[in-house]
Amino acid sequence: MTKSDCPMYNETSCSQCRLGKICLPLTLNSHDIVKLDEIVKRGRITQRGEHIYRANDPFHAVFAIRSGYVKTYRITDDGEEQITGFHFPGEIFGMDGISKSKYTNSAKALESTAICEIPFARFQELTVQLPSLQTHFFQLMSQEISNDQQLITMLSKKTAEQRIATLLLTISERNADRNMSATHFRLAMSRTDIGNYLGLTVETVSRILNRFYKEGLIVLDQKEVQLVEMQALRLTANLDE
Amino acid sequence: MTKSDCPMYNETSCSQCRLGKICLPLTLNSHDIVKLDEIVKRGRITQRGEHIYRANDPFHAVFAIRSGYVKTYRITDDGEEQITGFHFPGEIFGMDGISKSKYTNSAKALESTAICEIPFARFQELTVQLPSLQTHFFQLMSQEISNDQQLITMLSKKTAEQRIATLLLTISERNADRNMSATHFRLAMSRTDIGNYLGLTVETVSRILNRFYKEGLIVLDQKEVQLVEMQALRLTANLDE
DNA sequence: CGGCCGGTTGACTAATTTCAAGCAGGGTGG
DNA sequence: CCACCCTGCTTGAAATTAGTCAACCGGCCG
Repeated sequence: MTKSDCPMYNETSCSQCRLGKICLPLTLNSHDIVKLDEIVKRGRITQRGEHIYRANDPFHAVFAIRSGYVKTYRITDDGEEQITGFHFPGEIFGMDGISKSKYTNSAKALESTAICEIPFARFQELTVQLPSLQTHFFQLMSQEISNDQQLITMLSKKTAEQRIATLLLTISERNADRNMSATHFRLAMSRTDIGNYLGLTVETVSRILNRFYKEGLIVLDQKEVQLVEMQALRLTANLDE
Repeated sequence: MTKSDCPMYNETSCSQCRLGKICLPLTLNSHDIVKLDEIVKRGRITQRGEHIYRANDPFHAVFAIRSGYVKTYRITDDGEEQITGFHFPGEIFGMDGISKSKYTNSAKALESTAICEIPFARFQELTVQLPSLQTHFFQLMSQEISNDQQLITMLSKKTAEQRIATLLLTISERNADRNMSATHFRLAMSRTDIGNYLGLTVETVSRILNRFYKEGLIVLDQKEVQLVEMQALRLTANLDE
């Protein structure tokens, strides 16, 4: 029986969760973490393709990923989907809902995913007692702003090749942060999702990934990717040739 | 002597500031506003082209605009400017700096601009006493996330025409919120800035604005714009033809 | 077995960029 | 005071990137 088969696996408390350093403030002492633990609803499993919330649902909580991958997306004026983020284990999402008391994005699991739910009202009460928790949450939101602005820059200035190289390298970094391989991983999202996120068509994504493969920058087998020439990829990502 | 010539004009306290409803929480009672007033450094004038802060400056404050216009921008990997937002009177900016304790954007005045500075450390202390202030600030940051994601959607999916029509309508709305004309206004930013923000070249911006003019959708005289066919503009913004 | 979905590949098309030139206004120095 | 220059803006023609359309493949599901 592997770790993830254990029925208790997804019930791990925050203080024991391996992802703590990513998802929780480093500054919380163990006593404070217990308080947070008490309000977190832990480890609900969401199946691939299921929603965690939908746009216009009343905002009530933010969410942390224990395992698995999630995409968040908005619906454009003319009814199309625009993916605004892919979310990795240990990351928090759902903060877009705060300002209007309802979510502006929808969130969908890219694979079977374990989610911790953090009810926002209770969380906010807690921040009054724990100022460092408030600081951490401000930082999380600010981080989200920074991420979004990085995507803005990418969409505004980079070529298709640069966008795809950048995405691969970003995933690589985020994996490394989680002590997973920085060079060999499985893409949780479809080609269509990648194109949608990067403002490209599926065809373009397919062509460029295969070009990278033919050029020896990466090895590609379905969703499995191996980054072979990291330096060349970095060059491609920033400056092209 | 007009209002704005008065040397005290830019020293108006928060409680008296006409922009209060936009920049401050509606929920603060007058007693609480006084507390906020005490920490705000009011009405510094920044001249056109001057910076309020630069990327990598240590983060110490967020800023509110009393009058005038500000653009915020990042520097891309290859040293180019990417404008991430235009900011109007009553708006708060500088929140991107929180997560890394330094600003990730630079902020520059588009014209002579009066700025209120809100030192963040003192502000955060205050939020402990005034939970509604904390709520308001969460909302402001969440709003910023929403705005950025709207721009992402625009850059990812909209044509040049749609982007420009959308920008004009957005400015129109923001003016209306400030009891200014929704149909007749002066663009604070250059054509180059517009192009940069929307992910287009100056030439494209120029061509399309003039096309709108020839089609009778707008009247255009330098930076002065008049929106003539609002409905047609709305159609153009969303669906094109 | 048939159909559907996700992905790939090719040929053609169209949107926007690039390059180049010119124009008007504002400010500066001779 | 005028010539000059610089910047911001405009306009045209050519070049290029990514999109569109269409066909095809393989795996999976009912």
